[in-house]
Amino acid sequence: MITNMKHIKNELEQKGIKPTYQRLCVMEYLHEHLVHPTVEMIYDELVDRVPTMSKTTVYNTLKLLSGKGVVNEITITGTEVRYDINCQSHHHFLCKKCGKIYDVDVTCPFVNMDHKEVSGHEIQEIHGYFKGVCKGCLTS
Amino acid sequence: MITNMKHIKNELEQKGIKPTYQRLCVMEYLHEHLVHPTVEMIYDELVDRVPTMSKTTVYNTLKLLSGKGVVNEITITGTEVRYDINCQSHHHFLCKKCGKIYDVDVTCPFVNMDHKEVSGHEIQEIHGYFKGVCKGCLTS
DNA sequence: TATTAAATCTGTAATGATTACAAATATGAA
DNA sequence: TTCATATTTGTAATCATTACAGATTTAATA
Repeated sequence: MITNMKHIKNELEQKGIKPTYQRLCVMEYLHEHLVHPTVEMIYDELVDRVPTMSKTTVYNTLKLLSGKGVVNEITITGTEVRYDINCQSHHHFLCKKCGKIYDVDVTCPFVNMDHKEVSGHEIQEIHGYFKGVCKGCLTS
Repeated sequence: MITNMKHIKNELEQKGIKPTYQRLCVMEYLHEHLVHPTVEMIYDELVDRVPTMSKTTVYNTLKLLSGKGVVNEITITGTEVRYDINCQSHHHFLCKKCGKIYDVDVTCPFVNMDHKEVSGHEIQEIHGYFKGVCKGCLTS
């Protein structure tokens, strides 16, 4: 595992975020679980390691991190927010059968485009995703 | 207004959906309000015209319609689902300040691409959207 | 080290969107 | 008309998220 606590601590400090233990734990979890987890998933595992962990803290931390651009909120499913620490522009695939979200490596021109506006609106984030049936569900 | 009840009735019948009065009302509302309304917005106006209208019926109808591909669910905000009857492939822009969702006419290559799979996953829907600050909020 | 203010964390209660469910109503065929 | 089925309705439950206030930790300062 490349990402250790030291790295993560630096990562947060560079973004002007005080690296508390709880925040480091959430960050570490996200680095180790790139499957776009829910708050529930994050909390469930962290509370085992850190029994004092509160779900509200997970919510607060994720809101802080996404506000600072350290993590991305994925709102594909419509029922709950998923989180992704991979902040390089990339797209997602949501399987309608199993609910898994995959990273998809499709390069779309406007992801890397220079003009940061469309129809006069200032673009800050670009999102793209597919829905369908994933490889695994197709063959089973 | 081009879309009248007759047209909508045909539209539903062609898709194999029984054109009940409530369903026609929801469809008519969506045709007349292309601002990507919430269930709340739809219900609030319909219940004025049709006092017996139930919010559950609005939910049921929208679920039926989106299942049949007649309307699109927009899950950009993460807090509530918005509905769009414009089923031509197009993208959206969500303003982080005012919350409005705009249609955006950006043609992205993979929207019209032929191959209906990516990494072995079968693609059924393609979604793209931007987040930022809209024209109106920029100037005010 | 002691003091103190500010930031963070925690647990519980509230909110709000959505769904489950069962009774009421409408529809359509026999 | 009768009966089965589909649809609608209202209420209650669920589930993710937020509000909030008290407890704890942190960091600076004397």
